[in-house]
Amino acid sequence: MRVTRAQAEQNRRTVVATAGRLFREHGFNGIGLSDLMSAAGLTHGGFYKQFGSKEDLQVEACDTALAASAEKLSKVIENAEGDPFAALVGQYLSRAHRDNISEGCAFAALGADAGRHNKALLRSFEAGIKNHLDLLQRARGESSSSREAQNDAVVALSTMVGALLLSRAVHDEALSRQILDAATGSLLKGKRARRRKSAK
Amino acid sequence: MRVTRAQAEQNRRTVVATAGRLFREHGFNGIGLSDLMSAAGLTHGGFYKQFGSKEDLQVEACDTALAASAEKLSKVIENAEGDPFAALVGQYLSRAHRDNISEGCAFAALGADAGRHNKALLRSFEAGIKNHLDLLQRARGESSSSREAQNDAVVALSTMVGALLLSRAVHDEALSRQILDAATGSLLKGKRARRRKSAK
DNA sequence: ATTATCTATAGATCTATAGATAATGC
DNA sequence: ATTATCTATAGATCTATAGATAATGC
Repeated sequence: MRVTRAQAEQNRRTVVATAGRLFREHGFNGIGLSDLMSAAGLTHGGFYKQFGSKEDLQVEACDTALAASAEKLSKVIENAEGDPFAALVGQYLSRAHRDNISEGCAFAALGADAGRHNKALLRSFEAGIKNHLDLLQRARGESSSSREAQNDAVVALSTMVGALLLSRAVHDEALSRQILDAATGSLLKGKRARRRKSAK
Repeated sequence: MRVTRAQAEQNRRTVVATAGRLFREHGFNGIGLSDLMSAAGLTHGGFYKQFGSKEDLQVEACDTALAASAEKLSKVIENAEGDPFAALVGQYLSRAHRDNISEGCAFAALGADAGRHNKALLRSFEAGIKNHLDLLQRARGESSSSREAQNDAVVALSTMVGALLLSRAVHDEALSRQILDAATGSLLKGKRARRRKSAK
């Protein structure tokens, strides 16, 4: 029954990753520890040897999920052939992302729950938000983090999260796509306008 | 124990209104029928004489909450002294709204759960979204519902919902306000720009 | 007689814990 | 000897139902 320490650490990471997916898919209260541990290939009895409580796992799962999102977007920026910001927005507001809630943005999937649980969860989301705002500013090539640049990043993140959430909250596929596309258009148009402005 | 039919109907409405508040505050799975009925001043035994299931109540509570939100925003538009759109955005992205999740926008509070339950809930949210999009176009004084005007409304709603959600997902009050204010500024600036454009 | 609400409870599920087991790691 | 995981279970809570009760409405 006992496994090597390396395997135990791997199992722990699997539980955190599985929790990240299942929490995003079903909500924190929509999945029980028993089902969650089963999905990770373990039984629920061993849970409390690795985690203090379900809430602790929620925090750790969000930390990991948000770090993974930032990492993914970072790579999109690095590998972008043209405009990195356009590449980032295009990936975030894609149908693939909309249809993959379990591995998608935790703000859109669990953001409303951030304030409903403990303060540690709020801290995790806050750190994730700050990290994503930095990422957006980098994507826009703004090294100087002026107040205006910060505000632009805040607006971009708000529009992205809101559009993704709304695109998932409708049954009408045409409307869902309109939401994704209109938000994309607005974000890219806004950028072009600012570019022209600063080019003067 | 039995009450008049009028009282029974009133009790039913109280349950739906209480559910709307408690679902927004705790999430659909964060509050049980027993506590919910208690909060409405009843016992949980009578629940199934009035509702088919908890999911049915979720749908009815969202229908009612979204209709109430639209009604409230409609009045903000009507009573606006200056720009109706600015008044609407100002109310939506206010600290009062941020701090009053239980009576606030259901998209920001429960939108992520719309796709997690039954299709009736998705239909309720979709109808609410379409209704709110019409409202935003009216606030902007756009009687012709061109594709561009629709897209503008979609972007405005996305930014508003995303900013409200994110403003609630941070502990840092300064950042929370920056999110609300930056989104407000962007939405009002966008409108002024379009006005100048169409005035040409 | 009907019915809105109540008390009580069934059966499932949830978080958390206790103690057994079997393989690791000293 | 230690410990990662397992089986089993406690106690709370959840949705849903059954049957009693008491007031309405015919």
